[in-house]
Amino acid sequence: MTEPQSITETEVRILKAATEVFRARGRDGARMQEIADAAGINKAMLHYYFRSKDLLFERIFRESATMFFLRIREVMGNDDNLREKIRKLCGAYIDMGISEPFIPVFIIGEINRNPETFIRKMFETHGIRTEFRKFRKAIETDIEQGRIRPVDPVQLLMNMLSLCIFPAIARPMLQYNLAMSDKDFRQAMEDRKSIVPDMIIRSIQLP
Amino acid sequence: MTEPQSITETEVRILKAATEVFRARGRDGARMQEIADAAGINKAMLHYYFRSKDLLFERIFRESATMFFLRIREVMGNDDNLREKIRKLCGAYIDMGISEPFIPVFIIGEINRNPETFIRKMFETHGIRTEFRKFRKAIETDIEQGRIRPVDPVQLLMNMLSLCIFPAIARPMLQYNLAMSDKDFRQAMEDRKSIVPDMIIRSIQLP
DNA sequence: ACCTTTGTCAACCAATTGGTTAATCCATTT
DNA sequence: AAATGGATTAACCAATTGGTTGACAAAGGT
Repeated sequence: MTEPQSITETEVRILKAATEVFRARGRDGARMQEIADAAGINKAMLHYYFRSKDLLFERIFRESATMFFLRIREVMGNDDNLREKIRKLCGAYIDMGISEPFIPVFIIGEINRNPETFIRKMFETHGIRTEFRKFRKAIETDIEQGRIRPVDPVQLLMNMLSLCIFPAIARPMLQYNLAMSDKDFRQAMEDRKSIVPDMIIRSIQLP
Repeated sequence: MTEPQSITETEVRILKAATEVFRARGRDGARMQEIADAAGINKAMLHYYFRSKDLLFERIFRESATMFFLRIREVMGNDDNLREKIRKLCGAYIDMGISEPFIPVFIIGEINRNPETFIRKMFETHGIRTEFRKFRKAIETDIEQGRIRPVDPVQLLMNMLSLCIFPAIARPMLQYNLAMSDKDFRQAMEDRKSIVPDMIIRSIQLP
């Protein structure tokens, strides 16, 4: 039962700066001095408020993961039908890829460098598994009632996440190899907001 | 015209160890001492053969990128029809995600932390753009001849790469949140080798 | 007015890290 | 066998980096 304990202005500035630096440089690439500079305060303050680099990183990662998964909970919260849920989920993740691409890059990047236990600890707090299970259940129900084709729910979820998130994290590679300008890429992402859900829905449509 | 210049056994051991360590820890997380230990040689040898950490990293990244993109060239090389090309490309990338998942994780991870110029330099040497352009051309030809629906080639390529590569780099997240065992995941990837091309082909099939 | 607490900083410290050096080993050449 | 030159190593170095300390200022509390 830790109290809310009002956050000081300095604390906010540190968190903001740390988010920026960690997302841009990664856990190992980030420097405490750079975070302090970005926050406009002395390096000792970082330790005063957050004790160590590891703890500060953990905090930032946790908050980023929350933002990353928040979308799922929002979409799963209301009781749209499956098709509507799919459209909303795709829209939410593609939008994130456009407006805050650093979040998925950061999460996916760090996940692959940290030990299993760390990852587990991070995800456990979010109850994301429950959310995934709900979505799965919704798919299974629609299958049982013959509203969609009998597809594997896990594969369907993988397809959705892949199509929505990958372009954002592979952007530099895609943009260069497909010779796209920033504007081109942005437009392509906009287009995907209808292309992706259409494709997903077509893949589960009854013949 | 650099000569082949026979590579010594030590050089090979260094490259092997460096590949392992850089892929596992990333550019910043990797330690020269760890690479030397993994190669079973003195740290000074690393500098003797490769001068600096940056140069060694560049070498490893370049080789990894070559492996990553080699598949495209192989598939584009022969003159299968579009459908066959799609099946082969998907198979190749999903296989890579199964047997050498560190490659895509490494490439995608580092791409997002390094300056544009560095990336450009890396990709330029591969002539990958040409390969992409070929694939694009093949799609456009099929569209003109009315064999497939008039889809956006860029979107089609993005879809393929997303569906094939994303699961491999998001594996820890997917596996945990979807409560899959290692065996489950492996099986799911096997299944995708037919699911993904089917889905792609259905998305371009004439009505 | 005086003491305590909290926040802030410049200077400092110990450990790590990429990189160097000078000596040594060893195979080949002369 | 002496000389040569590349390969290899232990020891070393300078810079960086996460973290600490002690002084000090501001703000209440008494």
